[in-house]
Amino acid sequence: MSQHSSKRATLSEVAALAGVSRSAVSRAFTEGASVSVKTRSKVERAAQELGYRPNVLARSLTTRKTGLVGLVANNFHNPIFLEVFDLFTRQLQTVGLRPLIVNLTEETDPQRSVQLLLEYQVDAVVVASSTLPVGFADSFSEAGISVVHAFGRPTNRKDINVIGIDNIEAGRIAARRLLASGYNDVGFLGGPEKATSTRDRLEGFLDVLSDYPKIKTRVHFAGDYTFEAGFDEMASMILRGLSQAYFCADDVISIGAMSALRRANFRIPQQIGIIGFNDMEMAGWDNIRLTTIHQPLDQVIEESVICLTGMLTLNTRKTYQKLLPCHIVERDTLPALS
Amino acid sequence: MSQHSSKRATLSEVAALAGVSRSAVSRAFTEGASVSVKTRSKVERAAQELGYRPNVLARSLTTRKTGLVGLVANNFHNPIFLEVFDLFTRQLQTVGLRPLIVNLTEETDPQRSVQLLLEYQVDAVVVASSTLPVGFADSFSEAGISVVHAFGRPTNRKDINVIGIDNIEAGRIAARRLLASGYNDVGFLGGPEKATSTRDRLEGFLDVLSDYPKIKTRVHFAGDYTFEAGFDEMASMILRGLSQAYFCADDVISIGAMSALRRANFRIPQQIGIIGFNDMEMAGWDNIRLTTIHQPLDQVIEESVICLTGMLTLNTRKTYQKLLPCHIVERDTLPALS
DNA sequence: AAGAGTTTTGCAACCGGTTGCAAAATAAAA
DNA sequence: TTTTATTTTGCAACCGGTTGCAAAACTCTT
Repeated sequence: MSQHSSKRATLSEVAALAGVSRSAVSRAFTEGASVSVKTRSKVERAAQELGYRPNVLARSLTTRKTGLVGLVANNFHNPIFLEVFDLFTRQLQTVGLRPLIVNLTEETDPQRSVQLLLEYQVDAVVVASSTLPVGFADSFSEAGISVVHAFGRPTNRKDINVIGIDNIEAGRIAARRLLASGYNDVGFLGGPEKATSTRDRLEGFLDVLSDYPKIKTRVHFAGDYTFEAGFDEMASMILRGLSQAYFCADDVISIGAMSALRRANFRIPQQIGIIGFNDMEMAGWDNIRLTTIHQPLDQVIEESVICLTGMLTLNTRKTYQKLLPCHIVERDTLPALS
Repeated sequence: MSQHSSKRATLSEVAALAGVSRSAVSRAFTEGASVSVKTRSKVERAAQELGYRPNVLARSLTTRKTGLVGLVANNFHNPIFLEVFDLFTRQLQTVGLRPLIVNLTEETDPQRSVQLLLEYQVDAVVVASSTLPVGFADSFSEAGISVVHAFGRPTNRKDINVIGIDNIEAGRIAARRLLASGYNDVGFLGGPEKATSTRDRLEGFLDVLSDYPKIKTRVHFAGDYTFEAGFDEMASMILRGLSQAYFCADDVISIGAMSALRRANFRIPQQIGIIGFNDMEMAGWDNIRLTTIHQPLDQVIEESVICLTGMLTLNTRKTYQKLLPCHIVERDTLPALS
C-alpha cells in the first residue's frame, strides 16, 4: 500500500525501512545491477510502502544522462507542426526521453536558449525547423551538445546530423507534374525568401524548367508560411496577371492563395492549377482536396529519433545526413492526368 | 573569451581559477546573495573564461525547485491545440519555467505519466485538456504535485486549480443566438459524448431551449473532435432528416459537417445555419468564415500561468477555480441579425 | 588605536542519488 | 569439510551544486 506523504521518500528512507544499505536500494532500481532476489524484493516492498520513486535528476548527476532532449522549434503557427509535435513527443517518450520544449520567438535570444538547454543538461537537442537562420543548429554543437536538425538542409559541418527531405528534388517533382499537365506558363509561390526550404524547392523547380525555355516561369514569395501571406500575395498577383498554374511551397499558403483565387471567381483547377507542399492533414479534407507534395513526416521524425538514440547509446559523435524523398498526392487542384 | 572544451566546467573549477571558495562562486550566481563586488567580478571573469554555466539540476537538489513544469495533453490533433501550445510555452518561458511535455496517447498509461513527472521533480503540472477522464488531474494532486487544470471543468476537490471557460454559459449563448435567428428546429452536434466540454455545452444549450418547448431540438454526437467525425455524423444526419441550424461543439467538427452539407448541395447559411466553437485561427480564413463561439485562449493560459507562479512563489497550496466567459464571433455561417 | 557593528568569506555538511573496491556471503569444486 | 571461485553487500567517495554558522575582514565610532 503506497503511502502519500507530502514529502517525497528518499533512497535512504527506503534503505532504512528495508534494512539494507543505500547502495542496495540504488542497485535494486538499476537495470542489470548486482542484487540478490532476496534484497531486491525487500527493497521493492519498502519502496512500495513509502511510495518511493528515484529522483532522476539526482541520478543524472553521476550518470551524466538526464533523459532530457531539447526540442526547439519556431513554427508554432503552421498546422503541419502539430503533427510534427505529436510524432516527436510520442517517439521520444517511447524511447524513454523527455522533450523539453523551446519555443523560439522573435523576442527570445537564440543564444540564451542554447545556454538554457545547457543548464538543464539535455542529452541532446533536436532542432525542428526549416526556417531558422542558417547555422543556428551549429551553436548547439559548438556548445558541446549533440544535435540533430530535423527538416534541415544538409551542411558541410560534419558535427551535425541532418534528417530532412529532399526539397530540391521535390521542386523538380512539382515542375515535372506541371509540365505533364501541359502548362506553358507556370509560377512558383514560395514562403519566406530566406527560408532554406523555400529556396531549395525553388531551385529544383527552376532546375527542371530551365530545360524548357519556351515555358514562361514566374517567381513570387509570400512573406510567411501563413494563410494571409498566401492570400495577399495571390491577390496582388491576380492584379498583375496570372500564370496557368502554381507550385506553392506550403499547403497553408496554397489554401490562402486558392481562397484569393476563388474570391476573384477563378475556378480551380479548370482555370488555375495549384500544387501545394506538405500534405498536412487538412489538405485531404473534403472541402479542400489539395493536390500536394507529401512530406514523409513520420519517417523524418522516426529517423531523427533513431539517430538521437544512436548517438546517446553509442555515445559516439559520429553524425550523418539523410534526405528522404517526397511524392505527389493527387487530389483535385490539378487536372487529372490521363 | 569563453573556451569551449568538451567537458563542461564546474563550480569548483571556476572557484579554483578565481582563487575563491566554492561558496563564493555559488553566491556570485545567486540573485541577492552576499558577495562583494570584488569577488563577484573575479568569479565572473573566471566563469567567462571557462564558459561556465551552473547546473540547474544539481542546484535543484538543494533548492527543491527545478523550474520544470509538466504540460500534459492529449489533443494533439485539433489545430486549436497548436495555439494552446504556442501560448503555454511562451508564457512559461517568460516566467522562467520549462515545459516538460507529456503526450497522453491511448498506449501510455496515465499512472505512469504521473510517476514520470514525479521522477523529474516537476515544480507543478498543468493539465491542458477537456477530454480527459474525469478525475485525471486528481492523481497528480494525490501524488503531491500542484496542479492546474486548464480548460477543465470545476470540481469540488479543493486541491486542484481549474482555469477554464464557462462551457455551460457558452451553450446558452449558442442557443440564444439560434433563437435570435428565428429557427424553430435546431440541433446540437457534440464531440465525444463523455467529454466534459461537450456535455457542458449541451447542458447550457438545452437549458435555454427547455424554455421553448415548441422548438424542436435534436442532439447528436460525433465520436471525436475531428473533421471526419463531423463529416460522417452530418452525412448520416442528412439521410435521417435535418434541423434548420446546428450548434457544433467544435470548429473542426463544424468544418467537417459543413463539408458534408455542401457535398449534399445544401447552402450555408441560407438553408442550414451553423455555429461552431473555439474560434480557431482557421475559422477566420476567407474560405471558411465560420460563425463561432470564441474561447479566450490567451486569457485562460495567462491566468493558468499566473496561478502556477502564484503557487510556486508563495509556495501555498491555496487553490482556486475560475471560468472565463466566451462570446460569439459573427461571420458567414449564420444569417446576419438585422 | 581600540572597540563595536556590519559584511564578506570559507568550512563543512547536506541534497539524493551512483559506483569502485574490498570484505562478506554464498555456491561450486576438490 | 576445506579450498576456491563467484556473487552480493556495504563503505566511502563522488556528482555539482547550496547554505547555516562562525571566523575573518572590513567599516565606522569614539
